[in-house]
Amino acid sequence: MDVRLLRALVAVADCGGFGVAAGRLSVSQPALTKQIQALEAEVGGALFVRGRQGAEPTRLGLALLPEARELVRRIDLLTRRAAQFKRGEAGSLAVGFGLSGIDLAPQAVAAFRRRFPGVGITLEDMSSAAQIEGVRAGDLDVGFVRLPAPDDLARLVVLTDTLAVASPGDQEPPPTDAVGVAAWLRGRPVVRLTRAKGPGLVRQIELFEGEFDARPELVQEASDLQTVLALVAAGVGAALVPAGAADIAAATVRVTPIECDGGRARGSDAVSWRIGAVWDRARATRARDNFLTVVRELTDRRDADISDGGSARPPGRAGGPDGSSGVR
Amino acid sequence: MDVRLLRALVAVADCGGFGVAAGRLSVSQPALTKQIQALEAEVGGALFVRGRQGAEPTRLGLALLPEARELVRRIDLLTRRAAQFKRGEAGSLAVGFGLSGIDLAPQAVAAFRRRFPGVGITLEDMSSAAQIEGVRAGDLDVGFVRLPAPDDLARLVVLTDTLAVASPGDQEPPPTDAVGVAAWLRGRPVVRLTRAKGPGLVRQIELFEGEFDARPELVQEASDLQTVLALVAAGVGAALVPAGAADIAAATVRVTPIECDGGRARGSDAVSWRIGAVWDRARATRARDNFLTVVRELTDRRDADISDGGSARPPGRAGGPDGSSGVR
DNA sequence: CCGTTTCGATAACCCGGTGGAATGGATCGC
DNA sequence: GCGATCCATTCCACCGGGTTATCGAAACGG
Repeated sequence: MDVRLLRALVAVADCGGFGVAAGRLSVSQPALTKQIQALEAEVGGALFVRGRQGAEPTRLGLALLPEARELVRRIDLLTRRAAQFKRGEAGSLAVGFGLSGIDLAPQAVAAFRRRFPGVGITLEDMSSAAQIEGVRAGDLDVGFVRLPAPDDLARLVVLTDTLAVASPGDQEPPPTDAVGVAAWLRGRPVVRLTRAKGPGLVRQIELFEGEFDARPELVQEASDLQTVLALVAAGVGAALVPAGAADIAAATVRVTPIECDGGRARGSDAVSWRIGAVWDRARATRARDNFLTVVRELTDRRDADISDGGSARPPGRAGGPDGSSGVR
Repeated sequence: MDVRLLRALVAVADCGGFGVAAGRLSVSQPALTKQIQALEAEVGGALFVRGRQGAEPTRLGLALLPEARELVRRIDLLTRRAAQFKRGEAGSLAVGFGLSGIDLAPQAVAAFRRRFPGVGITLEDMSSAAQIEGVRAGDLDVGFVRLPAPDDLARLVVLTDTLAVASPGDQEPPPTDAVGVAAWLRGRPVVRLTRAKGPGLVRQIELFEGEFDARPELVQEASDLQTVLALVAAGVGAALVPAGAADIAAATVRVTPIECDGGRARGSDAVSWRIGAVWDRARATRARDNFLTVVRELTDRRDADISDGGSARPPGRAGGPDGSSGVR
């Protein structure tokens, strides 16, 4: 039982004759004759009565037609779907993000969904290490991780993230330069993410604190960034968070990015770090390529916006010219 | 999009590896590899991750699997159905019958349905001429008609039908010999089928009346045999009907076959005629062959019964040794 | 009544796809 | 480190299917 034969059956039935049907199928008439004959041999009876005016289906042919049509329809559907997969317009995409991609990943996903509504996309919150693991295992198509990433994964630098001070909005704002922030923090109660949840961020904070000799008093740990910010809002203490946290912070929390001066200042590595999208180049997927294109456009557009703002600062999300995203 | 590739997808997914899947599909492993590669080229992405322990589907593969399974299942179903068609175990059969097959056709259909429950069978009541037309046009697979039939149709003599007298059961029974019946009918009120409905039967009746000089008084015509018998029951008059009408007559109607003595008596052509199953040998159908086989067995069995009864009379339905089906 | 036309069927041929055997290459277990 | 066990690659032979050319039959039209 070959689908080609079913197509022949449907075509001849629809066109009412072998000649036109052959044209519709883009084959020669003898070929079509042979196809119908083959099908007739398979069912053991005539499918059409060949008359002067073309051919019309016998009862046997009529009995097979509905199922044949249905099958052909489904095959065509699946073929189209395969083509969509190939063009990246269908399928599924698993994107990981963590504290690093906390504001960009959802934007990218939203933009991607608008452009490719056929692709089911899942967004998973996980640490950079877990994302790299996931990308390697094939569970994730793309991850947004703190760079550097392992060399075996392809990467695209998406933005430069910086540390920021989260402090209650009703208090005096902290300084914006690294040295000032360190001094401001010294002895001050702070809240922090657990190392288990954000190993990269914790390491970054420790790096900053070591480099600038800030020695805050750690009064509370929390297992996610939202909670950290909530604790800050509650006045438990300040916190060092990624600047992107401004997007998810309550209005009563001030998020003040620390100036890093484009990485030229002393210890700027301790203040800012680069975030990249990573993926396994061995697992090529058009849907993923499309997603990466969207991400690229998104970062390019943002960079252009920043340039339009007149500031010469390098790509990064760190707010407007005043360097502070302030209280929202 | 080829079903063969979908089969490969399903097989590899089910077997968890190329080697065993190739065995299940009865192809070599390289062939299967190429099939999967072809499918992967079509969807533009890997369908399986080939590991040390066989292969397991990627998300893309998993996305395609359900539809692939469904399609393969339907194809197999249709293939099996085609095989059933070929064996005559599925399909549809249109059987025509008229006054001639009034008792045999339903029996044959019932027996056939028992043997081949997969075949949808339709039984249509129509005149011999209409049946021959239908068989020629392909609307009917088999017809039960009064012989002779046109030479271009195949035929199988099924039984010999005879004229019978239908008379009210509460009256004196008519004679059973042709001459006696003719005398009995002379001047007697009779009911008859319209010529339009049963042209063959009417011709037969006229032949009988002419041959034996019966000149009954036609008091009423009716458009079907049931009505004729009902009118007889109501005492409107007698009627000449096929002997098979005994099977459909009410208990208050006596149906007395006219003796024909195996066709040796004078004018036996006027009393009895042969009924045959006819079909178009150009339209071969296994279902029809099966039906004809059932019909043949049925007639053989009935003939054997009659022989067992000790009578040497030729094949025919005409009752037992007493030659009368009498009042039921 | 005979050509003409228009169907589908048949015959002969040819190409490309498809499968098979042998081999290679990678990875894991002992 | 060697063998075992997967899958991938290569090469080749075959056949299934398509095409072109032609035929046969049936319905017109002149």
